[in-house]
Amino acid sequence: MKQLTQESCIRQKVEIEKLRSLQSVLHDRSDLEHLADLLAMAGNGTRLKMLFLLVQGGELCVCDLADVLSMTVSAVSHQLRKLRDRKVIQSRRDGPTIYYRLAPGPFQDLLRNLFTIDD
Amino acid sequence: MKQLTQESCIRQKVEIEKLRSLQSVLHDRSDLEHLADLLAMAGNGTRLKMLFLLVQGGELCVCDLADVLSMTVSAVSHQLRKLRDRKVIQSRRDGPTIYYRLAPGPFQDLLRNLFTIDD
DNA sequence: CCAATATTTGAACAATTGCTCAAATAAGAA
DNA sequence: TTCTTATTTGAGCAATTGTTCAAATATTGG
Repeated sequence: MKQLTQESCIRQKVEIEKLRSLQSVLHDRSDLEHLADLLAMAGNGTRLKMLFLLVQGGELCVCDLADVLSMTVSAVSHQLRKLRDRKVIQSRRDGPTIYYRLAPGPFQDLLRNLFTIDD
Repeated sequence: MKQLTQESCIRQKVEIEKLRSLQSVLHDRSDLEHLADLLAMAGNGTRLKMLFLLVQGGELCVCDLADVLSMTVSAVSHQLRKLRDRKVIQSRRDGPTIYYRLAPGPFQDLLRNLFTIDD
């Protein structure tokens, strides 16, 4: 693992030890990048609204979302793809229509909390 | 409030009512944009690591973060500014050194949960 | 005052993002 | 099969983002 090489400011020996320790725990959390990627999905107005609508509406098709959000079907579909790729949502086909819903899991729970407990 | 004008697909009357209702609850949640903006702060690898380090380290100065993350002091400072602007973090000056810490509030709680309960 | 340290700032730039538009794909009905 | 509806896809493009670099600011000590 990468050592503390830079010395951006002057420090006491004790503090350097603390930083080494921090660097170690950070290194053990390689999942943080993935977590950030997931959070970024909710960190966009359009997508957060989509997720909110899926929480409220249960199951919605692309054109439902497009109409409620006053957006292009294409724009919505592009965003749905990102959510689908990261398994944040799931889909079900009914004839020509594809219904989207939140995928079960910890991220869904987080979203529900966000929307109910409020910021 | 904006009515459901677009008709991106063919629907039953009942479904249209459901969508109008959804549009109404969405309209009542104008805070979603702000929430998305906050989540976007955590939705970036560098910033999420910074926040993680502040959770673990308590109080850290710019150069601490820069060294642990192996980043430029300037790059770290730019990111800290975004977090500061949104009141996600607070600062305290000690001589020439400025120490940063998480700001108390629901977002801090969310972060702590994220880091402990995991993905 | 001047010099050193810690941090911020603004311009610049490449990389990424979110949307539009047109074309492609998929399914059902005639 | 062809036509219509629902959705996806890829190229293109403007807007935003994250970083670097150099200069500015702030604080302390001599």
